[in-house]
Amino acid sequence: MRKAHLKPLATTIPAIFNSHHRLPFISLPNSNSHSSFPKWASFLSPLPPPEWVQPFNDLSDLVTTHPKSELQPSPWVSRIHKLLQNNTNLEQDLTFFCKKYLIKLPTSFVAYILKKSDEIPTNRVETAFRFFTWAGKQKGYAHNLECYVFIIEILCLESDFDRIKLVFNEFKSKGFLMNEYSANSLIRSFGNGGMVEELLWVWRKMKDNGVEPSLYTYNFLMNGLVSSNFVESAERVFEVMEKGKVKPDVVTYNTMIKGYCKSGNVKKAVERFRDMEARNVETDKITYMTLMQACYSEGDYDFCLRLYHEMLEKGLEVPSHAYSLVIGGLCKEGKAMEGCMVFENMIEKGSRPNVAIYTALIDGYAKNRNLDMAMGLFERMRSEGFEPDEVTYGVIVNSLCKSGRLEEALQWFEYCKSKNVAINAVFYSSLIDGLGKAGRVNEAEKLFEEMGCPRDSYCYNVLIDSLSKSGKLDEALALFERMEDEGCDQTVYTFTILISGLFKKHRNEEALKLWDMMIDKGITPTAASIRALSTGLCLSGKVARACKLLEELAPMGIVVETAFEDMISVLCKAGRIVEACKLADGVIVRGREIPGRVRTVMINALRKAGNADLAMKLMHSKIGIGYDRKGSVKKRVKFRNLVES
DNA sequence: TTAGGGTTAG
Repeated sequence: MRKAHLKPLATTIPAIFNSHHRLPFISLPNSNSHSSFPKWASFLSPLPPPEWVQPFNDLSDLVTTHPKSELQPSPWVSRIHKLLQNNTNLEQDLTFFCKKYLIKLPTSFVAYILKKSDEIPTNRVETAFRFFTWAGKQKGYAHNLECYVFIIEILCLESDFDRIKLVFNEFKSKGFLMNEYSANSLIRSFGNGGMVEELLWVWRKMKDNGVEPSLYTYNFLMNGLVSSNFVESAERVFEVMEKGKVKPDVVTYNTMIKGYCKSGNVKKAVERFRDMEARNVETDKITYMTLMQACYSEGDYDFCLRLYHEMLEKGLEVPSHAYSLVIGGLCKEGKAMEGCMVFENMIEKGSRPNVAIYTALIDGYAKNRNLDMAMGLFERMRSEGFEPDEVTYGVIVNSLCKSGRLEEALQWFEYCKSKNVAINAVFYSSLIDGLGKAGRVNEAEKLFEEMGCPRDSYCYNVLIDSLSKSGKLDEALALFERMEDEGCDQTVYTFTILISGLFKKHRNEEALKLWDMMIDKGITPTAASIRALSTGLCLSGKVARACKLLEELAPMGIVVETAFEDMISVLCKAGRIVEACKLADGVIVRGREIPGRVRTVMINALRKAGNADLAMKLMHSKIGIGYDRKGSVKKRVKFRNLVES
């Protein structure tokens, strides 16, 4: 094995191993000491050191001295990296190595090894730091600017803040003169690590040393600010660039756009995007991808699709991720067919589909109630050699559950277990929900208790729902408590399920208590939770209280748009027309809705409740119509008249 | 230098 590795290395760069060219300041391995080599070092013995490894003062010398050094992995670097893999005796081994081959450890050598540290196969950051620390302790050696720059770059990859601060403080105390390369690298590293304070120190130091920021410097700075959510500061930098010598380029724009997207301001991102055209900055695929991703996350699938078409028009390369977003968006909007068309288009253009795209399409078709097509795609995907993963299987199990094919879902679940597919909470929540909806609550409970992965709020919620709907409300409430004990967040769904359940059992005060608890926890009510509360209160005869609660929600900026409609509907459905009419009158008196709308709501509610006679009567009457020119309701015929006359 | 997937609930 070992020989096979060394042989090609020695034959590809034979000049390096010519012993006549050895330079005097590199001590030669003592052939007598061969037997004393530690085990790891045995591979070193047949190879003398390359002649170009000299104690240079500057990294660039080292890299350029040997013409092939950038193209060919240098045998020295490979050796050191091999050595760096052996973590246990790293420091001793390094010391041994140095004594064998080098009179003095060259700074450039350390910098070069650090620069190439991505070639360390395992434990990169830890190993590189140990190497750096060891080097720092060697006699007659002192780290140069590059060494610090590289080690900070490496440490930033793992956000090892303690070590970064330690190294950076040491670095600052050395008073190196900053150059452009180092400033750029440090700004990029600190930017990626979210260390804005350090980043700005480098920026100032660079200016103090008379180094003018280049386009790269600006872009790294912008990216750093944006990554740490300092979007407004990034905006200022952008403005400075617009007015200055170094104008923003496509990367600057892309970074600014990313910043706006990150802070949820997609509108501004789009403005900047359109601005590019006006300023003759060519948009690229990254511009589009950034925007498309943001639109997708915001649920604006339409705009996502438009951007995709623009990409096609401009002849830009469409990355497969863009297809994922477009197809995924279409599927989410219930347009699986259109998604499929884009999919076929993609294949035609030579783009290879992937598991994610197939999964999105399968889910889309299943949600369109076209399970056959979904299963067909699942088959096609497998026949094309794509291995479904846990997400695909999760979709299959969920889809089968939702369409009532519970047994098949359970079979796939068993299949996945037998094939060691990572079973996640989605499998369980789908199956628990399926079992619960099929009235198999005991089995649902059993599955919940047997779960082989951490339970999330989805799992809790579906079981709480099953229990509450099957009359086991107290068990559901116990689960609600347990949820908190297990550190699983109670969500607006949890509260909605329980509030509905409690009202159905006429436990009104408890329901209201849960509502208050939800608000106290800072959970924003949704339309569904408001419906549960307001209709629950209405049905328990507390229409006024429901109205009061809704009034309180409005100033909190919570939309209660359809709440009155829902309340009128449930009252009609329960045959409590008098109360429904009273509520309708009340809504208008409070000036919440225009009378015409309430009229329509009322007519629809009566129809929905199967009370067609009253609906007709209302339609042909003047109830709710007729108010004077000032908009006063004095002259209006009240809804009460519908039942009183 | 900048972008990067799909699934689950009332």
